[in-house]
Amino acid sequence: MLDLKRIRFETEAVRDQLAKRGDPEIGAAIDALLQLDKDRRELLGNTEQLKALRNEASRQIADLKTQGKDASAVIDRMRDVADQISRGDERLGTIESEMEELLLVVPNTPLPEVPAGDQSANEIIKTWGEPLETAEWRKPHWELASNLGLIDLERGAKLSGSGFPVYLGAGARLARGLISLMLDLHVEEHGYTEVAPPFLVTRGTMTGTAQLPKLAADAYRVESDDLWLIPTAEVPVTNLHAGEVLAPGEMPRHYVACTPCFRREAGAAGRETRGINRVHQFDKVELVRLERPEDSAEALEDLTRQAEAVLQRLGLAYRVTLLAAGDVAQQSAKTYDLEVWAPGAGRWLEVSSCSNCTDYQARRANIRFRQERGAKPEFVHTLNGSALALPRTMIALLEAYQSEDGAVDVPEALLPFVNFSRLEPV
RNA sequence: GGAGAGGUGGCCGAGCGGCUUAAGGCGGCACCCUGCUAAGGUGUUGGGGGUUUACGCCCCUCGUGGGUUCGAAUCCCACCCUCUCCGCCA
Repeated sequence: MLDLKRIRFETEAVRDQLAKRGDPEIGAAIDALLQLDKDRRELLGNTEQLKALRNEASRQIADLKTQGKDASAVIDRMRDVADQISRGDERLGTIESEMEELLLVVPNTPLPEVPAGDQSANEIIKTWGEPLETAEWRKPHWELASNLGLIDLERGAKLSGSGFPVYLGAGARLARGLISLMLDLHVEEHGYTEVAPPFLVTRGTMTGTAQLPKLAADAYRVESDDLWLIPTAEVPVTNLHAGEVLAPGEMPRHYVACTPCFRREAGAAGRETRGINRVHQFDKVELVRLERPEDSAEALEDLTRQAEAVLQRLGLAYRVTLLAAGDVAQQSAKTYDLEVWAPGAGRWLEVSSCSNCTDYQARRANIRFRQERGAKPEFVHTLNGSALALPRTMIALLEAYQSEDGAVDVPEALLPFVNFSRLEPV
């Protein structure tokens, strides 16, 4: 959430920044917040005065009773005050929960360099590698996966419905190999700490990273326990330090986790769902960082490079896009997408989204740190990025490394992690 | 899932309706004393919010949320977590 004081004191700047997202409802929410904030402070002043009076009277009553004197006159007077206090507290509670509701849906302010507008204003800022030309003989991944016996969509659908692929034999090994390659790279070369977090989390955890309340319809929920299946490792890993104040020596934190990601993808059926491009459960290696505010801008560049390193290792052509404000997730202030070239289907696939969430999630999840011992706690900046999403990486790999005879070669970087160097049609 | 015990300030730990605006200890910080070190003395020391040009003042915070009361760390209710035992189980 945004800092209420920032909304109060830098109102116009906040409005201008949010306007870049192009959502007219945000301005109305800011108006409502400002009014509620004003009401709240007025009411709070009165109620706190009454509480000060009550505290004073309590001391008097205690003194009188200790001296064995009669305190009933004071007690009678305080009955009315107590009544006023509870009415004031009740109204404050109402106002505060309305404010909370608004603050939970007002998105993060985009950074200055983020272009205004919707998806069409996204800027491609870099392309790496030579995108292979499409050709008649190049097959899309769903044909390759089927021909090579790597994935069984029908049996997955039998078990769980469409969008739950089963990886078999070499397909499962390929997935596991890719995961190992990525985790090892980030742990051993990029210095991240590996985390194996829970896949079910509480409502509070989902709220901390801003998947709730807005995106509730996209998440799976276990109703009996009000636990939610994580849509990304960003959720449990960013919340690892929720409610904590990190000591100077504990910053920054760099975590990597591979988890399944569960997404209902409501309304996404049909387009681009063929094969494993858009599924309800997939594995993803995620990088999460907690940084000092002054370091977060450079940290996003660094994190994005680390995600790119995976694609470079695999020799897959990709491009980097700076997302326009209207295309950036609620919690993010700036996002780069990595899109890998899939020459079989002839399209760019989003395999990574790298975001600087500045202090937006840290405020929600209350993640703070001290610059030095004894200093006031400040909110950390949180960052996250996929490195990478498994299915689409596999799609690009299969489509890029196929040859005319229908076989697929294993990229050299992956050889140490699998027990085959070439996949042949079965 | 059942039974029991417990969750207090950075840590340990007392408190079990108003002399607690949380004792005492440890740790941290500042100063004093001691020719170094150790020991000792005095003071200070959490977080959030409101208000103020400022100094400051005020409110909230004893797992969380409700309730009783003029007044709750203390009493009542619900929930969460930790520990012990039992049951079940990879």
